[in-house]
Amino acid sequence: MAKTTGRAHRGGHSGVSIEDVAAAAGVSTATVSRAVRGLPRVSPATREKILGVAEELGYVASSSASGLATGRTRTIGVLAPFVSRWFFSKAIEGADRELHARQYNLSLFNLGGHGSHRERLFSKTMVYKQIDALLVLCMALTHEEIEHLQKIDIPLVVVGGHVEECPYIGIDDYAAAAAAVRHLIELGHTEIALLHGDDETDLNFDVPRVRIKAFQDVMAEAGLNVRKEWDEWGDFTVRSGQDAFHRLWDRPGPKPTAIFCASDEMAMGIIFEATRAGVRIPEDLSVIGIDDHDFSEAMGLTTVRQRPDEQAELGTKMLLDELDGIAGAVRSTVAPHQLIVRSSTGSPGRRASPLPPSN
Amino acid sequence: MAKTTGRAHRGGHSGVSIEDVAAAAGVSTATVSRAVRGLPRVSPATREKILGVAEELGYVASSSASGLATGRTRTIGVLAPFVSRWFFSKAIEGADRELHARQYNLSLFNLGGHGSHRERLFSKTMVYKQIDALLVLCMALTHEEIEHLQKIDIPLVVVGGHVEECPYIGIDDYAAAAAAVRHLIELGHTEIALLHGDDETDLNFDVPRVRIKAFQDVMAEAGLNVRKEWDEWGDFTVRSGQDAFHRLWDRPGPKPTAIFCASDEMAMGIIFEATRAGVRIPEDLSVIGIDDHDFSEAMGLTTVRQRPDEQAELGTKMLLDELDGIAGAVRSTVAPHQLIVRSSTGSPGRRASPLPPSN
DNA sequence: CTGAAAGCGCTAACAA
DNA sequence: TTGTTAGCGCTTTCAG
Repeated sequence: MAKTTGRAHRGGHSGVSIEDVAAAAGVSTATVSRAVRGLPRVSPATREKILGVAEELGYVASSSASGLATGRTRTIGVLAPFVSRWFFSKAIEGADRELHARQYNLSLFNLGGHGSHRERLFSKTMVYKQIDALLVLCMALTHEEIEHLQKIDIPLVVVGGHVEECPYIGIDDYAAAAAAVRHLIELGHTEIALLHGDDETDLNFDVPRVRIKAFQDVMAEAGLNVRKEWDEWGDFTVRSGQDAFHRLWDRPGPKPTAIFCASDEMAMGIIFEATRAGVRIPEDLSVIGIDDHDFSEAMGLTTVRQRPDEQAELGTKMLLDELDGIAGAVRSTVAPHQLIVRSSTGSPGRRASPLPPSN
Repeated sequence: MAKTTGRAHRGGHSGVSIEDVAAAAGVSTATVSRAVRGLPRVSPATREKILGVAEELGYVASSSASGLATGRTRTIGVLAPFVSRWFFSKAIEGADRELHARQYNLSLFNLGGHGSHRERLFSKTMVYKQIDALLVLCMALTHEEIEHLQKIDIPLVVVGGHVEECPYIGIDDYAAAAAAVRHLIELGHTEIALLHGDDETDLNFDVPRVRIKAFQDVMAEAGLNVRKEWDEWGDFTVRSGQDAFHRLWDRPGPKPTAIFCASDEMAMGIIFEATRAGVRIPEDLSVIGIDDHDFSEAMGLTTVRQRPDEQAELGTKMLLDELDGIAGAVRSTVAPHQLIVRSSTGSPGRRASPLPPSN
């Protein structure tokens, strides 16, 4: 241990300090510092010796101390509204990959589910001075929050949704939604319902809006009628898809032959309830989603794939590059999407068949 | 800003320091420190004044500095093998709830998917001196890793699985599995297959083993025959459930009337493929899982519920209590489980009916 | 109740 | 190539 006196009264954290290593190796702390960080200006012999001693003593630099000295924490923050929903957990994994590879730590800030909407406003305190950069995952943010973020003046990027004035990475939501709707139309559907995501008014988040717009535009383009009664909404969960199905079906009047869902989870909700109600997929109802959730392949759900993990990985890379001094590394980028046709969509033709094929 | 000279050359992090606040409030840094942390020995008047100034200046204490001074980071680490699987993402959410409530940060260490098995061995470096305590999520750990962890001499608890010599929180896996199998037996099933989890030999992780043992014991107890060909395994994913179904069905010989799956995701895989193959659930095949995954209710999957979020929340609370000086706060605890009967299980009776009811 | 001052462990000029 | 030395910003005795 070091020689100072003031140590004993502190919180008993054991731990070998750089001084211990320096002493044991017969060099100065400065040299140890260079050696362990792999910096130049250390002779091979000295370096080897120091590394040996460090290893032996089990030395690990204190992140607080080096953080204080350098002004960097080597930690990046990830802000998410949920962690257990598909998009977010995948994105976190992606961010982690890049972070791990570059020896950074990941600090997770989960804004969802904590108290009131008001209180969730991340007290600057939360992230301030604790992270070197921030990755925001597809959050609906208030203007106030955006301002806060920008004041914190650290590299920042948002993944999975536009937030005004912030660089973002995500798919072209308009094009993705349009591709889904076109697929349905090409199959011959004309009676198409829409299950869109929450609007979250006043929360600066336009992913739902953009997808709705795409739906309307493509329908109009094709000269198809958009029925108001078939305009349903959900919150991206399976549950909300189930509820939407019932609102659609437990009501008199004609039924759509296809439904475009703004997320796979909602599409699954539709499929579960449809099946339960004896509505066959895709004979009676074609269902398409967006995402390509882990379960979608198993369920045969046709969808427009996106890769949140890759989006987050890229965003993280940009952040880290920026921190490495590459100015302009962080820039808005459009991520790819791809239509994946499976068995939940088909032509509306067989619909009226009185008896199902022996299936 | 402060007055020192050595500042300019550092990494341009702006930021108001405690000295700035002290100066602006006309008090010493010691007093500011007490005031902002809500410690006693500050007159109400002074405190108010300081808080006002701090607010105005946007002061936030540097975590590195206070970490260095106190030896605490106010961060706890969460070690997980995956983040996007149900159990883990739920557990992370649970841990976060408690952490957030107590003003701690959550540092996520994702061991899965990173390079080779060897390399994944968490270099002590990774967590050492960066966190005050560690929550390990249901990890299969090598002996070496366990040793490492114990050397790091910080509060530690594992959630969701036994790890020898470590305090753990989780359901009684034996009882939970037994409850599932008994449910099947009570329904009248005698031909029961098992889809268990990976063994991960040599990784100190016995959840799969325990569940297998329970299955065998209960079957024996009931005088039922356990067929070797009906002993399947998977890795807890939907995909592996699908594969298992095919191994079971694409083979000549009698078929089971029920299957006990060690996880809901695997059970879902079975259901998806069974449905696709025309095997009706539960008329032809009853399926039961363990977990109560988010999708289980929607799918009508009978299961034994557990709440990873609550387990992790409790584990985190113990860790934090321990850090608060409550010695012995961390102790192994059995979490509750509960059989949830839905529509994927039923009596094997109708099995031989030549024609399905108009369903 | 308040302030002075000595560190916490590490880094980064600057000298040597 | 290596060491000296001044901090980084905050906490915590200890005195007053």
